[in-house]
Amino acid sequence: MKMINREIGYAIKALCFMVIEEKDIATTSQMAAYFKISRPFLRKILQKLNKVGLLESHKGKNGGFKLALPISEIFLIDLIKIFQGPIKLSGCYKKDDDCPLIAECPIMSEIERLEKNFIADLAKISLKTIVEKKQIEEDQDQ
Amino acid sequence: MKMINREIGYAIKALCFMVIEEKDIATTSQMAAYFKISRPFLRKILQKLNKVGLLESHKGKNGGFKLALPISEIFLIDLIKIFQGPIKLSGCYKKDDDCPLIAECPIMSEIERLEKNFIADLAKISLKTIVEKKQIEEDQDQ
DNA sequence: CATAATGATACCGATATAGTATCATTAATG
DNA sequence: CATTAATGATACTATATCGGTATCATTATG
Repeated sequence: MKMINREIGYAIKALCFMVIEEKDIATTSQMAAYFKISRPFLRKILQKLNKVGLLESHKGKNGGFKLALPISEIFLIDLIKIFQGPIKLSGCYKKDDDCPLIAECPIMSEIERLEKNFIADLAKISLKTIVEKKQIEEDQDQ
Repeated sequence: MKMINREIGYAIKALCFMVIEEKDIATTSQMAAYFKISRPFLRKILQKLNKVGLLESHKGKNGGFKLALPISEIFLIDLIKIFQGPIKLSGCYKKDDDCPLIAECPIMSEIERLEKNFIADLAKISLKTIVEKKQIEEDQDQ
């Protein structure tokens, strides 16, 4: 069971790149080369982030992508939703119905409780959290 | 993102059946009919539960399955591990390496912290919890 | 007008999910 | 002791998702 798949992983890397490199605009080629990952695949990911409004895109020569929001407003949970759809830990067998054993399914209500806590925790992590944590670690290294 | 897939869902149903019906031994046919689910598929699931020691099986006429452990010792997290493998919310890009941006990946350390809490919560839910919760709900209905 | 970027889409191979199908084995029982 | 009814083991299949690749269109710079 994975929650952070490759798309999300690459999306995070690209976003971090844009913050830390402090470039006005970054291209797919630059980032794909930097991280040594598939360029067309990254491109598709960035296009998706553009569509949902997390990035701005600029076509033509010298074009590329840049952040459309302050880093404190980009949350990990958003990326998960974008690439994995809504978080549903349970497949749910309530609506499957025809389940005579468990009318008001007790398993699912337990799972859903966990799920809520988990999502609440997840919703606290922004790109800012991530990048700043990195800064702190770098400072400690020196 | 789903954590409870159909195999796990069916496994839970079957286990609950065995507890609540208080039969000495239950057959695949009975349970598949009761829940209106695929018999051969359920069979495969029960065979797996038998192999890992959660069920005892008895071959031949009047054979079937029964619980091999007290219900307080069967945990939801075990079922998840059996059918989904180890829980890994992160795909992890640490060992992917070649990631120049994030050497001691701060995203993953955040995710891993969440992951630990989540698993700890999950580990508390046993078949007993589930079944007893059901009893309580039934009592309230009356 | 050439070049270098994104936009949109269609395709593709590998893996996972949710089964189905068969044959072998085993135990009860009439 | 043969029939029946159960599991054991294993192979096959259809569909969806994941991680890409490939193309062509569009757009902006110089």
